[in-house]
Amino acid sequence: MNNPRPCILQIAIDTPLNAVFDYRWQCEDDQRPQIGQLALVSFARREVVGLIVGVSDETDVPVDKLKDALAVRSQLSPLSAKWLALAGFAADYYQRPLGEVALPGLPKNLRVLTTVALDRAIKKLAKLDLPHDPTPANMPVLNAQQQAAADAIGGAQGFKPSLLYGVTGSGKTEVYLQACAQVLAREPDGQILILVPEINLTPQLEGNIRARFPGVMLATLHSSLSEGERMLHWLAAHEGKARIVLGTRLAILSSLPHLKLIVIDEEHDPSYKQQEGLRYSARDLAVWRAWQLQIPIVLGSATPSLESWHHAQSGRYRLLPLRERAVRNAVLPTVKLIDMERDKPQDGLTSQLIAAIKQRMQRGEQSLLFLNRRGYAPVICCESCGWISECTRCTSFMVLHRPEHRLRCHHCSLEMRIPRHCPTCGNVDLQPLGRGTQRVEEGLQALFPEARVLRIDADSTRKKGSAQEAFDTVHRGEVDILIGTQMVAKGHDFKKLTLVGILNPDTALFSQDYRASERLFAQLMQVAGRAGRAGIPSEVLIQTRYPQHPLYGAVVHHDYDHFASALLEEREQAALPPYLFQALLRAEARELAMAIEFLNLAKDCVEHPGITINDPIPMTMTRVHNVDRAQLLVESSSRPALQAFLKEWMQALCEMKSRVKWSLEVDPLDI
DNA sequence: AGCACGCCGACT
DNA sequence: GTCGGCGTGCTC
Repeated sequence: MNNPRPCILQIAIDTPLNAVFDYRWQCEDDQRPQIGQLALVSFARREVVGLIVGVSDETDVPVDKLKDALAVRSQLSPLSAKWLALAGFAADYYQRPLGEVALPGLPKNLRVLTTVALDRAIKKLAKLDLPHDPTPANMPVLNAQQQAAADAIGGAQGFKPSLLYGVTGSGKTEVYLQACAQVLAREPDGQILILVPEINLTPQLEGNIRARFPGVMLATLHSSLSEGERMLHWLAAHEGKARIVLGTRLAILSSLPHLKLIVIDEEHDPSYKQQEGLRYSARDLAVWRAWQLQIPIVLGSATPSLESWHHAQSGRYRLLPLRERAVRNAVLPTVKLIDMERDKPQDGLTSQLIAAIKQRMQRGEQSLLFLNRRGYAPVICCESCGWISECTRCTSFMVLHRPEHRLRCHHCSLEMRIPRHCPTCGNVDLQPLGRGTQRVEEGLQALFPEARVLRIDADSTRKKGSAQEAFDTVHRGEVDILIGTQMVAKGHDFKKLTLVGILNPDTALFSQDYRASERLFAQLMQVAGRAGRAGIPSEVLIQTRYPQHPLYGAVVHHDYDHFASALLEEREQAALPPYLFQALLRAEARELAMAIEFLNLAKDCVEHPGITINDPIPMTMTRVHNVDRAQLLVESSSRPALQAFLKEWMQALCEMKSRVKWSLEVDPLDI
């Protein structure tokens, strides 16, 4: 018989403070809470849910500060030691406190729900049943390369990263599905995690999985679920009921007690990297998770990231190439370059592109024009005095949105009416400069009055569900010409689409950002892949002023291999990632000088042998929403050395107690 | 990060 | 006379 006596719970809380907080908890000795359980506590005058990371008899915290925990969520089975280690790794690697990594990934309802409501959710999960008629859809026969890849992935034991490399139409999805089938058959309660860049863009994948594995519970995890759904799906994964979890990057931190295989589709996609708050790479964490559990992981792409390609070249990843066409009727589109110096565009469209569109119209086929710039024109200017529509709060221009009759800053959302005359000289002739999707739409409608033109971009799809509706319209064949931003580049296969026109890709060629060309290549290949899905020969026309540029040559020949090898060589020569590891310290303040001053202090506050710290520089877009930003790039050829330095540096930076707001990003993508 | 306390300007 | 601006200080 034990008497109730207090124990001490060490609790991680979602706060930027790098510490674990101790709380008293009254319980019988044999009823002590377990590590990995959640507890409700009062913290800084508010009630929050924290994660128990230790249970002990002692604490250094003085009694007058020590509080009692309010409740322990005992109806939920504890998060496993493996999961805690994953969160711990991410916290260390990205230099953030554990609580800030571990807690935001949990469903909100788990944190705010009353115990009654939590019980109800758990009961609802228990009642959740699978359809009674589990007749799996037919498994298509794989070609030899697909079969070899599926066997290599599905049959792998231990930590085996594979890079599944195949162009659009080479049947990567089928390889994933059959590898999954093998793992599900072999592991009686094994779970599989499938990550995709954006779930809304791959609705067919969810359908495919359900059709193929009707006897298996599938849970989806992504940001557009309602809180109730997210809770249910998260629980299904946590309790081991869901055997396949399909999700976006946030799903990498889901609890999967029987995880046996990880699939990362379109592994090169930048959306695997979170760009605010904890800036983690879901792809990199997935590889670590697979290593931790000693399970296979497959990274799939037609245009792998240079990091992954490098690993495949060095033998760290196994390269599984799919060079044959597997999808029925899939033909690679012919890619042609249109020299804009010779064929001067009108309304942004060259005569060759116009002719090609006309031809598609006559044949009843669809055309897609890709322009990664929304709005009517990126800027308006005064022809007599040279005034241009700059944003008053940012280092950027106010974009003309003509249908809405507004000028709008895409960085701080400042909006205003279009001025009737120039604010500085009064001239009434304000001209739009350059063109965005709205202006191209207008031009197309004028050129092809009989055509059904549809624009798809962030502006035309503001309302919830309107994007889906727009895509459905295209699928039903009710559109002749589609004009869109990168929204239209991914996922959707339009059966009648046989022409892709790419309007203004050149800016990325000469960008300061050395990753711009890698991204452009991937984007061009991806948008090119929208055409030619139904066996009709199709064309991709790229309008450029630099038809000789090797990047376009590689796109024309669908030649990722050589392009990637050349880029890797350049990166090695220039000592850039993946041959170098980086971190970025960002600072923001009302005055640029303050941010720079802070970074200069930061630069010298810790010894740093083997680490290069560059000079602070203002960010390319220096001012956003009236805040000036600057950054400091830190580099090392050794990841462990960089990690060790960052840890020490973070501590020193915190002790500086500067009024300047700052943040550290490990493995930054945009510099 | 939140959230409170705390000390100086324009209004019902 | 108050409402409220955001500086700074703390969170087991």
